[in-house]
Parts: sequence; structure tokens; C-alpha cells
Amino acid sequence: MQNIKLLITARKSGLFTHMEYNFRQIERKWQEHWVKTGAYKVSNNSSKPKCYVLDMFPYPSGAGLHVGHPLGYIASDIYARFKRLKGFNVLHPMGYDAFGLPAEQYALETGQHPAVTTEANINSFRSQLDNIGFCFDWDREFRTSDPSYYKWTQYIFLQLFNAWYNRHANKAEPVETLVRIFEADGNAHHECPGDRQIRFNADEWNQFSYERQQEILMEYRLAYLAYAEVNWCPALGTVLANDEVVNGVSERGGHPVIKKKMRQWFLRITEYADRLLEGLEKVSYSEAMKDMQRNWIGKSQGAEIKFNIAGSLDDIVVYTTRPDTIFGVDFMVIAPEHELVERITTSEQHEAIAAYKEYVQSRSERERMAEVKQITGCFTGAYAVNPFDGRKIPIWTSEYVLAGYGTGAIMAVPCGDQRDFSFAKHFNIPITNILGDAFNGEEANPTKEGKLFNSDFITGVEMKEAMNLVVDKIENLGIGKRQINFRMRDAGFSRQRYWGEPFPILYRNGIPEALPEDQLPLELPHVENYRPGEEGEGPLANVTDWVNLPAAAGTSLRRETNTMPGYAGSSWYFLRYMDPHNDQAFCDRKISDYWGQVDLYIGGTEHAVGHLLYSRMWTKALFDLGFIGFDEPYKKLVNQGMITGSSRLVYRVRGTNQYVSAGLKDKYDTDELHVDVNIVDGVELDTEAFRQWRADYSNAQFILEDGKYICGTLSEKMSKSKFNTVNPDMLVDKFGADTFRMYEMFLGPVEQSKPWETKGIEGVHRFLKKFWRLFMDEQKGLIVKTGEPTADELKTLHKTIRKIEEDTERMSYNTAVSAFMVCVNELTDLKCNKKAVLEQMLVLLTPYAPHVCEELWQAIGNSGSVLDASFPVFEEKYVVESTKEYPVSVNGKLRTTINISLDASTEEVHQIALSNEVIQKWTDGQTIKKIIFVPGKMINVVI
RNA sequence: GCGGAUGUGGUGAAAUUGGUAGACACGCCAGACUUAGGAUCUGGUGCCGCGAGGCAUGGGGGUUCGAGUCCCUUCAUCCGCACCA
Repeated sequence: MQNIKLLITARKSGLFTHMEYNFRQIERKWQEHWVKTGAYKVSNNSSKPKCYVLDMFPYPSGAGLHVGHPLGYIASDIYARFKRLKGFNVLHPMGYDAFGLPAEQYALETGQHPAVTTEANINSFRSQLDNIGFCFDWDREFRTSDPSYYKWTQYIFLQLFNAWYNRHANKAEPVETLVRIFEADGNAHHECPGDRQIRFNADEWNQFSYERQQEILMEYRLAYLAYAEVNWCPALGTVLANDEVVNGVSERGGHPVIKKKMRQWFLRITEYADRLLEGLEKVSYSEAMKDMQRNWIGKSQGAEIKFNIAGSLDDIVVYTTRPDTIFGVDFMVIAPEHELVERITTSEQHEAIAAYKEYVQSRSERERMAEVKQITGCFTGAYAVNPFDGRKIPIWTSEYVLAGYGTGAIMAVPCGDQRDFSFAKHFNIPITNILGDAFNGEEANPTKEGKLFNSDFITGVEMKEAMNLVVDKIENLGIGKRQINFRMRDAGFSRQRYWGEPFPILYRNGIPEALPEDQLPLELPHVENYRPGEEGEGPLANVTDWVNLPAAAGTSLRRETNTMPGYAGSSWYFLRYMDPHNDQAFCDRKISDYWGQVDLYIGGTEHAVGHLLYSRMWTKALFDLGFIGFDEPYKKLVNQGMITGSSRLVYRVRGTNQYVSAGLKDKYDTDELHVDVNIVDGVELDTEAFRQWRADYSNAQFILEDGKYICGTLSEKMSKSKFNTVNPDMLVDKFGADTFRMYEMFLGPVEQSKPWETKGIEGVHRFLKKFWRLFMDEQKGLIVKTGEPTADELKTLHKTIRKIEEDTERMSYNTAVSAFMVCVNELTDLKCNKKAVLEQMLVLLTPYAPHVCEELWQAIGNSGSVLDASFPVFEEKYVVESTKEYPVSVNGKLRTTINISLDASTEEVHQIALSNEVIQKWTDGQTIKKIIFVPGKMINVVI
């Protein structure tokens, strides 16, 4: 009795704390130690090879972290720690994408300044991250909303504003070089990317007014102004994100949303389309990711063809990828927004067209593309003339043709295109068959293989050949030309919002000019409210003394009132981490030369096209302009899968406050309700906690099965409204950061989406306790012994080294965790407590469970940190086997296994297999046709 | 509509190059120790069948001595689509 008391006292005093796995104490101790010793500080000067491991930085939302967020961070953290053990100088930073719409929404609702709420969100975010034990170098942290950061975002924007894309040199160049070209040659050799109609010679250029020259230069700049439509909600007086528009009305309030043209900034990313495609060959992204980007860029080869309009001086220019089908054109379709619609509509059709255009105004682009079942359109009354056979072709307008793609007009070939076919059927337009038997009249046949019919001079010609013949003829006739098109459009870069980077632009008498560099950063002014300005302008328009600057009499000087979009700051942030405190440059060139590309970039697929393409484009532009020495930002990209929530459901008997267990619910008429996953153990509801959860459940009655209330389950996106979010803090508190880290990895492959299930975490926790017990006994304390390991122990160790090294390198962390489990199970069975083995195990496990490894590393007598140990070296000699348990099949069906020496010759193996009892039973009386023997793998007897 | 991904036990999954399907865990069942157990340990656990054995990787077909893996076809689910980040 007395002894027990002593023991308890001793435990409380901390004397014996090292005997049991007290993860709370261990983790706090080492986290503090790492901060104190600057264990994760990274130097820009090192003789070691570099490795740059980056996470897509988070937007600090008010909702806090749920278990889905840290998945990628843990994966990259393990990789960074592994590389450090392998002798690399590893850059592994973290920061915040802190500008964004949600903070502004929140400000509108509550009046709190976005800077204040963002700060609070970041603080809670940070403490949640700190819990998990990441090896980020926090000295390099920044926020995109820091003026010291966005100064450089503005600076880079100005570089883009001051640059144009030289298609001959295939790179961006300063606008001054373009001016010199214009002065000498006009634009004869440099087609205007913004407007192909603009042509002038040197004399004309030199005689243009300043305003005209600036207008023309604008059509060349990489960052330029143009008119584009936004979602305008007159009732709210604001411009809405696509996100905020649902079924044509505003999400908040349900007010109608229409399109409104506004002058906005764009980035001329289309000039980089080809290089963005080619660059994909040089980087290691998943094929799926590359496909998505290729598809987004959407390069297509085709032709532009000009059709005369009957009885009019106007032409209609269409873009087609199938010039070979020119004789199958039965109608034309132009986008409702196309300027030609007004001009060619006949007076009889005028009213119908006006009504149709109004209908289209209310439709989102998404809706227009997605709802193909519902066919809409309107005849303009005008006809085009087929230049080859003179046929008169009706011109329609329909929402399925988008103004922004190609020329905004198509020639419709119903027998070869399903949408055209459906349209023709719907409006009873006669269909010409140019495919012969390949067209059945039931559906279009979009094939590019085969011969053409009913097609004048290309009848009987293979389609692919016909394409060239037609385009040659078009070019000869001067009515069209070959044309490469991209689905990708230039990137809209203006937001009519407050919480973003202000544009470093001044309008002098309406003409934009760059703010002088020494005036950067242009700081976001403080505002009292976040309401939009007039006519959809951003809230900055209300800050009149900020917007309007003193100017000479008769002139005006105004600031830009829009702000930059979310992706501005994230397009180049990976460069800033290299040199985050530099106030002379966004990143010193020597330093970016040292760190170079990001070696491993981890983030979600939701950024597959947006962020990644913009960031790739900025990198290429900065490369072209000589700021950095590489033109692809991310060498290798890994997309972590989404962790879906596993919701729990209860079934309320309709009209009562009675809840029936899942197994019995079919006997009642019930309503399904989401219940907080945190009051459910597995699928068993804690009924008491349920009663206390919300007032309306306080006197809930339950219909149980086997004395338990079993919940239904449903896998869906994690969200607060579904009560299926799980907070990592709670799990770290209950099981420790090491367990949490390993469990997240154990769930399944990093790249794969998977549902979260808290229950399984105990298995990983048990593993760590079991690992701990190889070193520590609760009574005896440290039990690690010296002495030579046995052959079996070395075999287990080296098998594990090989597996962990391979799996960690290819980020197969789930299999690595199970390899650790197998290893600890084996060492436990072998009763191995030898230091020579366990010490190496600590190094292997450190990237996954850094806290417990540091603690044990110290406990077994090391003075330094395990972070600086070097990764164990695998030795083949410890794992060689002399025999193999061969599976032996008869006709491919496994019948037995036989242990055979690996040295045995083919003849010997055949002999052994055929003389085996079981095999004889299955081959009895049959002729052996052949025996397949794959050394080291298997044996198959064929009869 | 376009594009992408995923379908394997009750659950998460493994099988790296076409070669023993279900490793490792969760859960479940039985047992040991214990005043107690949400601790620890041992054994069992794909399905059908008493058994021999048969059947099994969303469904159907094919290639192969051999298919979760390759080919064709089909179904289902999830994600993205340019102003959410």
C-alpha cells in the first residue's frame, strides 16, 4: 500500500513520467524546445543540395481547421523532414493568402474590418497548426495583405503593364522596345493581339495623338484594360461572384442579376498559351492534371471563313475546326451578344430577337453550356451565302454559341455535330447529308475518319485531306485562313471589391499610367463601410479624397478603384519565401538562383487550372523579363485528395420527438436529420449527449435496437451545416500530434479522396504505445540494451529501412505506416530491445512522429536532436533469402505452396512441383501440356 | 454539356513491372489478466458449404498458362468549369 502511494507521488512529481507514453507532456516539451533552439530555421547559404517543399498556402477562413486541411501539410512535412535526414537543405515555409471575398462579406454583415477578422483567423489558424508539430520556418511567414508583401505584387503588376509579348522572340519584352519598333516600322510585323484590325505604318504611328498611341499600346500590354461583362445585381448595387449567383438571382436576397459591361484589367495569358502547353512536358504533374490544363487551354486548329450576307454589305466570319464539312452547312449561329445581330435582323424578326436577347441576359454562361436539353434560339431573318455552292443559309442566334470563343459565330453542320443536329431538329431546319451511309438521320456522326459525299469538289475525298483542300481554296479566294484558337481567355484581373491589392495605376485625364515605383506600396485606405460605389464600382470609389488627386487646372488625376483578385498574391508567393524580408527586390536574384523551382508542391485539385496557370504565366513573364532564372514554378505537383465528412443521421418519427435506430427505421415514417458526429461513437449515438445538444432534443425519446441507438451514415463534403466536421485540436488533445499525423497518413493514399472516420485512430495510437514499450517499461523504465542484433532482428530492421525509404520517397505514406506497424509487431515478437536496432528505427520514424522520436532519442543517451541524424543505410546482405514459398497453380488455380530453394534449376523445380502430393491429385491421369515457372514468383502447371 | 477522378470484406485500405487478392488497421467474435476497463495480451474473422470444394476486386465481354492490374463496353458515385479561395 505504501509502495503504491510512493509510486503515485513519484509520478505526480514527474520523476517517472518518462516511463509511460505521456504524449501531452512530451509534445509540449519538444515543441517548446524546437522554438527555443530555432530547430527549423533555414539558411539561404548552404553547401548542401537544396530542396524546396511547398504547401499551397491557406486562406484563413473563420471556420478554423477541420481534419481535411492538415492532410497536405502533414504529407509535405514528412517529406521535408525526410529530405533533411537525407542531407538536404530544405525550405519548407508557410504563410497566408489573406485577401479575399469571405472576409469582406463578413465585414458587410458585421461591420468588422477585414484586417481585424483576418488577423484573428490567422491567429487561431496558427495555434491549430502549431499543435500538429510542423517543421515550418516561421521566420519566413508573410500575408498577401501585408503592405510589405503587396508592394511587390503591385510591382510585378507594373512589370506586366509595362510589357508586351513579342511573338517572334517568343517572350515578353518591355513596352519601350515596342514603341521603337512602331516608330521604325509600324506594326506590320507585329499583329495587334487585342485587335487584329489595327494596322499602321511608321508615319501613321508618329502622327497619332498621345491618346491614340496609348490606346494602341494598351492592345499590346500584358496587363491591359478592356471591357467585359460582370454579374451586376441592381438591387444590391453590387457586382457578384459566380459563386454568389444561383439560378440567375443573387444568393443573398434572391434579386435578379444581369450582365453589365465594365472597364476592367486583364492579363494577356493567351499570349502564353503555347508555352503553357509546352511547359507541361517539363514538369511532373499527374497526367490528369496536365489533361485538365490542356483542356482548359483548349488549343484547336481550324479556319476562319467569311460568308457574305445576302442583300447586305456585311460579312459573317465563322470559326470552324471542320472546314471539310463546308457543304453540309445548313444554318449559321451567331452569339446573341454579337454586334452583327442588331445589324442583320430583319424588321419582321426584330421583336422576337429583342425578346430572345433579354432572355439570354438572365442566363449564366454555365447554364448556357450545361442545359443542352432545352434548346433555345431565334431566327434573325437574314441569310448567308455559301461561297462554294451559293446556297442561301439561314442565320440564327442561340445561346449555345458564346461570344468570347472563336469569332462568336459558327457554321452549323447538323449531320456532323450533335448540338447542331438537335438544333436543326428542334427548329425543323432541313439537314444535308454529306456522310453517306455514315449518317443515319437519328443522330449526328462527328467522325473525322472517312470519305465525304455530296460535297462538290471534295466528294470522295478523305476528311483529313479535304480539310487542307478547303482551307487552301479559301485562302486563295481570300475569304478566310487557317486559324489556331484557344478556348482559354485572357484572365480578368479586376474585382469591384475592397479587400484586395489596390492597383498602382493613375488615370490622367482618363489615360492609365503606372504609379512611380518609389510610391509603392500604394496602401489600401481605411474605409468606414464596405458598400460598393456607384454603378458597380468598388467600395474604394467612395473614398473620394483618396481617389481624386490634385491636378493642374483642366486636367484630372484619379486612382483606380478596383482591386486585384485573389490569385494576384498567390501567383508569385513561392518566390517571396526565399527572401521574405527583402525591401529592395521581391526576391534577390542570387537567392532565387539558389532555391530555384519548388521541388515538391502539394495542394488540392481545385486549383488545377486557375491558380496553377496564372502562377505558371507570372513565372514565365518574370523569367522573360530577367527577374528569375527558370520559367516553370513547380517541378513536381501532388494533389491531395479531399477528406469527405462522414455524416451521422438520426431518424425522427414524423410529427413526434421520437427517434428510431437505423435498423428499425423502415417500420416507421421518418425524417432524416444530421447529428453532430462528435456525439456519436462509431455509429452508436450518445443519447444523453444528444438530448443536451440542442434544446428541441432535450426530451427526445429513443427506439433502440439491442439497447443501442445506431445512426445512419452518409459520406459528403465536410461542412458545419452537416455537423460532420472534426476538429484536429480535439484529436491532438486526446491522442497526441504524433498519432494524429500518422493516422491522417494511414487513412489512404494522399492523392485519393476518402471519408474521415475518427474511430480508426486508436489503432495508430496503440502502435505508438507499442513502439514506446520497446524502449520503456512502466515499472522498470528504460529497457534498451546494448549488444549485437541477431540475424532476424537485422532482417526486420533492413526490410523496414528499404520499405520506408522507398515509400517515403514516393509519398506512399499509408503503406509506410503499415510497414512500421509490421516492424514493431515483429520486433515485439522477437523481444528486441537492442539499441543498435531501435536507434535506427527512431530515425526512420522521425518524419512521421517527430515528438516521440526526439524524446526517445534523448532517453537512449543522445545529446543532439534526431532531426539532425542521418537516414539509415539499407544493406542488402541482411535481407537475402535462400528459399521461397512458391505458389503452385494448376491451370491458373492455386492449389498449394511449396518451399523451394532459390538456387534450384528449372528442371529441379518442375520435378519438385510434379511430385507434390496435392499437385498429383489435381493432375492425376492428365497430360501435362507445359509448366510455367517464373523464378522467384510462381509455378503454374498447365494440363 | 465539357473535363477529371473513383468503384476490392461490415469499414479505411494493400497488392510498386500481368504472377499467392484482402497486407496493415478499425469493427466484430471468443478467451486471458484484472476490484474495474474506453488498459494490455492471445486466437479467430471475405462470402457460400458439414466437408471436399466452389464463388469473389461495380456489371457484361475479350486477350493470356495466369487479369484487381491490359483491351472493348456498360452502370454508379464524387469533384471542377474562368469573380470562392
